[in-house]
Amino acid sequence: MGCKLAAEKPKQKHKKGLWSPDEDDRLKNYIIKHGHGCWSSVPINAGLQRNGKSCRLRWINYLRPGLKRGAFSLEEEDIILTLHAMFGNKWSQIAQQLPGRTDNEIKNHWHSYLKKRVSKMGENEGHTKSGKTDSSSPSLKKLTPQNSSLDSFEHMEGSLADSDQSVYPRETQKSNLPKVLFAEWLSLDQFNGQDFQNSGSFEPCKSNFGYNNNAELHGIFMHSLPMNNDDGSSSYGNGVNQEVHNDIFPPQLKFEDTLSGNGFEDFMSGEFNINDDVMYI
DNA sequence: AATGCAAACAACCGCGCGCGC
DNA sequence: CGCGCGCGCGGTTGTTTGCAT
Repeated sequence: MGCKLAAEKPKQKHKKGLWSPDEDDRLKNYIIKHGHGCWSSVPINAGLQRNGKSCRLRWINYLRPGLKRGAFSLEEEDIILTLHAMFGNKWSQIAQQLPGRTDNEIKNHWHSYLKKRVSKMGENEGHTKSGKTDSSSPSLKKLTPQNSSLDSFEHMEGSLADSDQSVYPRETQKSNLPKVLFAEWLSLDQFNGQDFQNSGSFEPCKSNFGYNNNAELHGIFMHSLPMNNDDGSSSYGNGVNQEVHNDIFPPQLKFEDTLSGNGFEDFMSGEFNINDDVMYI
């Protein structure tokens, strides 16, 4: 897997720490135009003083299209808990079953919240014999090692939008609508451009954006939700200094027929309408 | 209002694997 | 076949944010 450019790359000091919006722009624009190809050459070609590894991480975790933002839903947490019980700390495997979530995000959520939740559950079980555990949750009932294929997850995700959030007055419900970064920065021109429209299949996107599989994006689109912030802006990155506004990143995607329709297929075939600031499929 | 602490999040680091030479 | 390199993964650390005092 050698990379020709790697031998030519000049030794330079790589910047560390948080990414600035400008750096994000550079990376994002470069990958949109050229694809990532060899990661070690990306920072050189994109004019970034980062190493390839850092670029890759930034892309995969924050800039990649289709990422969800916001708190984990209870269903997602249940999936994580179940899969963690099955796979252990195989975050990438767990992430594969949670479209729009990254292994890093899941890992962080596990360490900061779910781990405690599990240990608490363990304690409760120790104290009360018939202790109520998460195994009573609908998703866990459905998810067993026998039926834990991607298909079964897609069915589970169907119930995401239906879950009664008021039943779970938890921190994670503060912002229970996952956001889709895709439309936040990908302009309509880019939608209508060669990457998507001329292909008739998703393969070019796969190569350009580094998706693992089509099912992943399909899943994302199938339960994507609008992602406006209250103030009319869109969240971006860690929200600290990376807020962007709708005048920069025009129309949002809105999948009216979220779960049962052909949102994704229509999108890929170009059969969508633009109405005001929202793109309907 | 200032300070301290904990939680949440972002990013770095090290290691192992696979591929090309 | 061995070596070097890039990539992906998981663990860990650093930074920021929110809340309590």
